[in-house]
Amino acid sequence: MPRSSAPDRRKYVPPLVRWFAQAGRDLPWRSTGPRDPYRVWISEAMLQQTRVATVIDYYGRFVTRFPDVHSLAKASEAEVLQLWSGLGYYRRARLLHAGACAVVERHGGRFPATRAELEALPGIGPYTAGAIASLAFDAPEPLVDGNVERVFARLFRIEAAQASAELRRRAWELARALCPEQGAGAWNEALMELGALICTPREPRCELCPLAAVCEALHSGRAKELPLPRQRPEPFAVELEVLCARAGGRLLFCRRPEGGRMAGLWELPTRECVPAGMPTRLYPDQWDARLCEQRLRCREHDGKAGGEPIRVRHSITCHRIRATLVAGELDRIPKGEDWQWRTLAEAPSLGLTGMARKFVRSMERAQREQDRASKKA
DNA sequence: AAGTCGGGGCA
DNA sequence: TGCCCAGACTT
Repeated sequence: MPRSSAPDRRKYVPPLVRWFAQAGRDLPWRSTGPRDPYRVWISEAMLQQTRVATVIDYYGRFVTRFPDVHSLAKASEAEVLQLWSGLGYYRRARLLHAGACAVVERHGGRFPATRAELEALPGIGPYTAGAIASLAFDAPEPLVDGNVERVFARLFRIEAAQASAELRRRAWELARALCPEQGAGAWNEALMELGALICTPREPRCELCPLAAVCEALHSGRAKELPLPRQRPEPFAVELEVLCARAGGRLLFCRRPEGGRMAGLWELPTRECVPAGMPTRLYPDQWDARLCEQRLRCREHDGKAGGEPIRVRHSITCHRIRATLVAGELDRIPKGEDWQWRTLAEAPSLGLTGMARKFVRSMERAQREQDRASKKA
């Protein structure tokens, strides 16, 4: 393995940090003074695999409700999940809550400043530990995320696929070699900002790049080709039926079980339409037993104008889902902590899955259309 | 080392 | 529509 000699920091750090001071975005979790490690942590947890534009509103609501680590530690997991509803990767929210409790218990509510202590906390891995240490404490700790991988793949012409073990390993080596003793936080943030604004996945804006002069991919005409595309498994199709059970203007919701996907979030009762002989994939092929007992009478939900059924398309990691709403009449009302009746307007307070949110929006739209139609008549 | 976990926005 | 994103945890 030919080990390339360590890159010269002075070629990279000053121009990029200067560029960031002038071109960096003004985001809610950025401030000119010393950063609150708690807020750095919240923003970094939300930003895992999630875009800045999506995070901004969630971040504001979250730090308003939980302004410090103590308030978060004292909260119920259900309330944290509710604030997280729609962001996805719900384990992050549980780990965030667990992490807050750990900071209070192990460190008296003050964040540790070393990578080792940070990585020992639930939900904090190598990236987030580097982010908190460098951004909040200005410790000389490197970090590598998807942006940094891409930037380095181009700057140093690494012919490897995004998210591959090869690229990840080399990116961490480079990050350690380039990370300055002073100003590591500014350097790290500038690196990620370059990936977000200039060195973008498609159509990198090399003509605006402060590091164009030292970019090996640009000089060899490979900037657009690197990093190499990652190999992805074929997504498979899933067909679902989702139950619209109404009573007194309310709709039946059920809570997803612990331990699985979207654990603890609320959704409409769902079953998977599975061809005979095929294993079920995302959902059981029957409604919950407590609903089946009631001899459900189902028909296609004709909520939309023209008797059109309400359908929703949804994607979760490697599954392409098509879901159809069916109306069901219940003889009895299920009882228990994981069943709730809500109006459409009240539903979001439960903390819904993404698909349930789509159905709620869809039904609200259908309701408005029907109201307009009946007013006309 | 590979698999798993959501959702939204944009070319 | 396909692709990507301020990752961490489990096996």
